[in-house]
Amino acid sequence: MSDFGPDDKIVHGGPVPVYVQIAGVLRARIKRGDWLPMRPLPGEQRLADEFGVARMTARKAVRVLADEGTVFVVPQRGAFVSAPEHSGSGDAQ
Amino acid sequence: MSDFGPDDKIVHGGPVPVYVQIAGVLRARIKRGDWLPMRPLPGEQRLADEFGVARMTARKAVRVLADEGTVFVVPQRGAFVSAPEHSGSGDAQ
DNA sequence: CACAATTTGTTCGTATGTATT
DNA sequence: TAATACATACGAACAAATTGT
Repeated sequence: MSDFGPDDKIVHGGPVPVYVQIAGVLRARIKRGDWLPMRPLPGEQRLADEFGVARMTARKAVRVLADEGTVFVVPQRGAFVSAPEHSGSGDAQ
Repeated sequence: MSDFGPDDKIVHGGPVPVYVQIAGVLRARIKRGDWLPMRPLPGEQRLADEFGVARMTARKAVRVLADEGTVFVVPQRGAFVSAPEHSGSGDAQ
């Protein structure tokens, strides 16, 4: 259970690489608040199982999020949701 | 850094295949003693990153060295520099 | 201290599809 | 047609560190 939404289907062989699609799903989940900041995402193997892909493909998806700063990876610990941005522009209190 | 020397530029689209060029660079490095016998070379992906090529291209370069006996590959471990030849008859060059 | 489970890191092996030469 | 080269994707295996029992 608690797979992922019906709109989170992963399409193989399409124009968008699987690992990019998975990164998108995870990004949306994070924004939705599925994992609070400083909380670890499921491990690479668990993500692989959930999405029905190889571990290295799930790993690549996590790396996309890490490269864009959405998460940070701690070896032997997991991938953690980064602290929220300071709300870019002005101070807005 | 510690890329490769200034004479180790890889030329794409030239008469010499990229994987052959890379094999040549690695061969020279081995003779230079960059990796001692029984020591592993960088992995295929690391070589690919260093030379700016796809992993399969770096892999093909390593295979050239393996086919000529310069290195031997151990699955899931790496490519190792072969023990030096007994220098033919036994005396110095 | 020992042991198992979990998790990231890294490696080679293989296959497919696409594009270029 | 064939060789080259890249990107993607899966598989298998081992290492090292952490965590829990």
